[in-house]
Amino acid sequence: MPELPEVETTRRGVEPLVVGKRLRSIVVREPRLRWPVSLPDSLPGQRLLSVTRRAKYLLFVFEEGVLILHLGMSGSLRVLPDETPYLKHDHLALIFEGERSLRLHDPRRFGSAHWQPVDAGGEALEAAGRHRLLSGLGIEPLDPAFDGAYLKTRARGRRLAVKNFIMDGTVVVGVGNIYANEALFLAGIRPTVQAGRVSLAGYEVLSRRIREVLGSAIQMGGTTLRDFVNQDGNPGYFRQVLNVYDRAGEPCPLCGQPLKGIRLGGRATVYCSKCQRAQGFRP
DNA sequence: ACTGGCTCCTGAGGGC
DNA sequence: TGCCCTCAGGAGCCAG
Repeated sequence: MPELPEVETTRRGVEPLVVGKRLRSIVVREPRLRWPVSLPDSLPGQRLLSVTRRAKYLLFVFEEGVLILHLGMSGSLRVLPDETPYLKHDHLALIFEGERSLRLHDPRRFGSAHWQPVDAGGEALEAAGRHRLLSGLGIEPLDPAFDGAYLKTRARGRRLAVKNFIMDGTVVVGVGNIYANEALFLAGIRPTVQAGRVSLAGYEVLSRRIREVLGSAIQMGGTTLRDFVNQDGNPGYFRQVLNVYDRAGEPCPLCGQPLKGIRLGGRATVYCSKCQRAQGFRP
């Protein structure tokens, strides 16, 4: 379940290994991902110009279009010599010049791969942004324009739980279940409060915490030993730095009271009923 | 316009 | 030890 920090770490790990290289061939070993994988015959022969990211989508910008990859919740990428045997669940391989093979490994197949062509002279990322999977996405959490005022405006009149609200990708992208739980804990806001009832001050703290928790996880990803060339393309979580996620019943790190575990929108939700209140109170 | 629920899939983990 | 069962989760989609 790569969250945004893992996707960004993957991007940074893979980019220097393949950017600038020409694609030789594609192997689709299992087209049945979340949507059937269908890539054009014109893709081999194109040079890879850059690897960027929008939300949890990785964008491989080629000369004539953009390959849009999503890692779902069990996907990972590795770059290996082409002669390396395939593993079970290696569904897609992009073989670049120099016999480097970029492989998508995804046991649960919630991931996806799409091709978005770019007209000659057109701007690739703009074109990718028009893809149906990307066109409705909200702001990036690390964008400076993502702040309390933005969240407050978007939350006006909305009655869903604030946790579900910040996990809504049309509002802000990349806030998965783990980091939603963590950010709400750090902000002192109870996950079940209606989004429209959280104050501007509450959203100012929350937006800052979201940025911090995602930003520091990306930093950690950069400093954690993670090898995209050998076996370990699969980023692990940093459970030791998580305050509440997967810790229902354990003592609250702040007050010691047992953390409460509930389900919200079908997702595991953990919070401290003493430290997390309707408006939050931690600056 | 909103909201909550369903869905895809496999591996991990619990129970016995 | 080993088998069987349950369940988690990203996010698009749909029904109410």
